[in-house]
Amino acid sequence: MSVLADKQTQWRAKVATAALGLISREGLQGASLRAIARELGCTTGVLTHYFRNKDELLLFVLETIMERLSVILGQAARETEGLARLKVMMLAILPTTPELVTIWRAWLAFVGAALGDRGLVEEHERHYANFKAFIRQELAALQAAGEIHGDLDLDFEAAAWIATFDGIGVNAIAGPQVYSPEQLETLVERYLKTIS
Amino acid sequence: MSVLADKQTQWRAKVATAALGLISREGLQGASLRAIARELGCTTGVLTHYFRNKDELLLFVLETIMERLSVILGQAARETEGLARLKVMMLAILPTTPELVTIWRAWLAFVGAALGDRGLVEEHERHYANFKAFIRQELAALQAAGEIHGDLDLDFEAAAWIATFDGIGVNAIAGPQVYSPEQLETLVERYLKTIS
DNA sequence: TACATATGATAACAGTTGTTATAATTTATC
DNA sequence: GATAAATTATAACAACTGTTATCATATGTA
Repeated sequence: MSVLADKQTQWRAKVATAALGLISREGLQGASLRAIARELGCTTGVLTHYFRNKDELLLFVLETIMERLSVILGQAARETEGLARLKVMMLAILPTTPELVTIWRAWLAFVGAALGDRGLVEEHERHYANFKAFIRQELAALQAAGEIHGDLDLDFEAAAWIATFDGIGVNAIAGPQVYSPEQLETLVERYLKTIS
Repeated sequence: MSVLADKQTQWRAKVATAALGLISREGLQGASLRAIARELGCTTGVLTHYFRNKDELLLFVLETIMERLSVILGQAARETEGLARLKVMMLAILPTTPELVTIWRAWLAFVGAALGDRGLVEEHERHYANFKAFIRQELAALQAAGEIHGDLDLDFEAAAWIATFDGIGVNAIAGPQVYSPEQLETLVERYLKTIS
């Protein structure tokens, strides 16, 4: 028994990081087991030893991504209160830093590949449901405090928040469009005005 | 010489349709040449005869998709005038019909795969530039007519239109979220209010 | 030290891929 | 109807994939 985290846990995290970088740069197409091992500086023996198969490895990468986003989102939520919190949260996880760009690019690869992969679809829907529930909870608090309209359909509004968020994020990543920090803030603030 | 369109043109269109359906259902992963040929009821000989290689075939599918969207967009634009035209155009190409759902799903697969494919990236950027220029032109006309604010940065606004549009579309496709026609209209109208 | 287990590397396997060449068949042209 | 050309089918090729088994080495334990 080790004192700190398992060697297994550490290795799995290192593998996920290497795979994440590779997927972000070259897409899921380029993320073969041999390529991931090369990126990691090891052989495929490591990958097969710490993961059942490739599907489990990829799902673990997706899990890692979403967990990281969740942490960043939680930190941002702790910084502010009220209506401003919705704004800060959205700005916090838009692709404005190298790490977030990497995560968004990989996420886009997963979403695109999910079309033909039932496992990815289920995982995607699970994360979406969590995300939506979190936003919905925020909206409910704001509604109780009278900071947003009282007659809003919160299920719809939570979905609309994510749609707005996805639109900005995907375009900032996939399109040649570059948004300045001020422009991103403008887009988020416009959204907030529509519900307050 | 044939009187109507070349046999080659017709075949290429048929191939693109079959590939589009397959990609929409099973993703780009499932769209091997042999699978496309099976979907088409032919052998791979047809594919290799009318296309240089698979890359050219896929780019042609993407081209077909974007051209179809362009046609639908143009029809919608002809129906109305002024500010309402922006709304009608967006609603016209959101994934509200089976054909548009198919197109959106395939488009999402292409965007996700573009990460590791320089050819797809270039094609994607080209279509994005065309799309943005079209929207920008619409916005300029509205601005000249005084229907939207005069101090808007039209480059930014055209990108924002696409971002809003992509966000709604991607969520309507990739997420488990289902939007009613009324909800879609609400989202689009909210956007319009932010610039008028 | 001796043994056992965990770890990591290597190699072979069957399956699939895009490409290419060749064969069979149809279609057009004289 | 004979000949040439275009079209469609078939097959073989090398490259790559994930999986699995086997090997060597390191690590820990008694």
